[in-house]
Amino acid sequence: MEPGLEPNRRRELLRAAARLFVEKGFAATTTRDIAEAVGMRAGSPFYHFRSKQELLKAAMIEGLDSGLVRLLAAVDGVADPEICLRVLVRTHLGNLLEDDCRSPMLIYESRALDAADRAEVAAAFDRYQAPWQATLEQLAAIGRIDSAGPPKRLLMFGMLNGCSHWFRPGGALSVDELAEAAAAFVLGPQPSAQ
Amino acid sequence: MEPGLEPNRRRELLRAAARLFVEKGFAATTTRDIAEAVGMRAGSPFYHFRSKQELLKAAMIEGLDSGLVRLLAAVDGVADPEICLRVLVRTHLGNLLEDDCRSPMLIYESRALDAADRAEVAAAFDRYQAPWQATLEQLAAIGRIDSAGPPKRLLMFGMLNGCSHWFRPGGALSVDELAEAAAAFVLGPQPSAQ
DNA sequence: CCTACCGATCGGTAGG
DNA sequence: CCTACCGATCGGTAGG
Repeated sequence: MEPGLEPNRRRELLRAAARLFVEKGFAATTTRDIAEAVGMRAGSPFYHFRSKQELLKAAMIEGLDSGLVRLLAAVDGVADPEICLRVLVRTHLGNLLEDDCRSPMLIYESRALDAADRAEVAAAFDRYQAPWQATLEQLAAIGRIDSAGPPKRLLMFGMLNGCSHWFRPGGALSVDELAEAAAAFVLGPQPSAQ
Repeated sequence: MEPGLEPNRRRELLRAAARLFVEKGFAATTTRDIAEAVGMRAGSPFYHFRSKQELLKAAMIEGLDSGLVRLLAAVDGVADPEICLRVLVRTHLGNLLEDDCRSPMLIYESRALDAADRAEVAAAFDRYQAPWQATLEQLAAIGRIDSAGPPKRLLMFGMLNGCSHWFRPGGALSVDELAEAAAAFVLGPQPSAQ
């Protein structure tokens, strides 16, 4: 079996790299750590990726795009923008905290990339943000939130992504409860009883 | 002049280290970077600090404690909890974005420390959080926010600290405007016209 | 994808 | 605080 025709190993490397980059940070993770995590020898990751940076770039972009697929599937057919936001928040926290793809968190490692790679990652992050922006604009249009400007969206992502710094799965707080609290943060108090 | 009796150099090292750790991350910053930033040779920082980790720990703790001093000075004599929160937010964003002490951001580098150092840093962060917790509890007591539980506070710090990932001083958004938007996020819409 | 390896860098130290 | 240095580690490569 020719090694280059085995796409599973590439994906395994990507998953292991994403997990380690989130846990330890890009600079503190060695390519040997990543190799060991998938049962390879020290030099072998470089058969699949030209450099450590390319591993990071691929993990970020493929993680964001696969997270976006989940986002779009979750809100498919949801008309009410308030429900839509709650679903986006819950799914995003799933991307961040539950699956082994914690790539939304990796954007903060962009500084390790050069300008060209950073631009590619920024494009993937824009794609990921698109459904959020649409929902926030709908919420602003019906007066449910006061503004959908950039500060609102960026503050929101900071709040959501920051969760992976302190949230521990299996603790007193469930992801569902966390999603509820986070959505309430964005939406403010309920305007009417439900 | 004996080198050990010059406390200014120690402070210079701490400031340079804090700035570099925030910009590039702890692992990506070399002790040579720090030495160069204050005009020292490669080995000299180790005259002041036993290890790179100790530099990080000291930068975090002294940064948090000096930020706390500013926090307490800013809210001194402020009785209204809503105004108090706005002042805390504005001062915190100043600690984070304006002065060269951006230490509130450094808590996310705690993972580079061992358990004992991490506990010391956690204690400093608890001190920093105390006035926030008191203010949030007052706001909850008068019904201005719905809850002052841990998720609220942690979500809020995530939102605030995340700003240093995207906010650029001198851009279209001023720190005052950012503080306004962030405080509005925590407080929700105004209950009455002002 | 492994073996074997290299050049560079890095945290830290001895001695003054 | 500098000079001079060391051992370890790390990203990456050659050749198969």
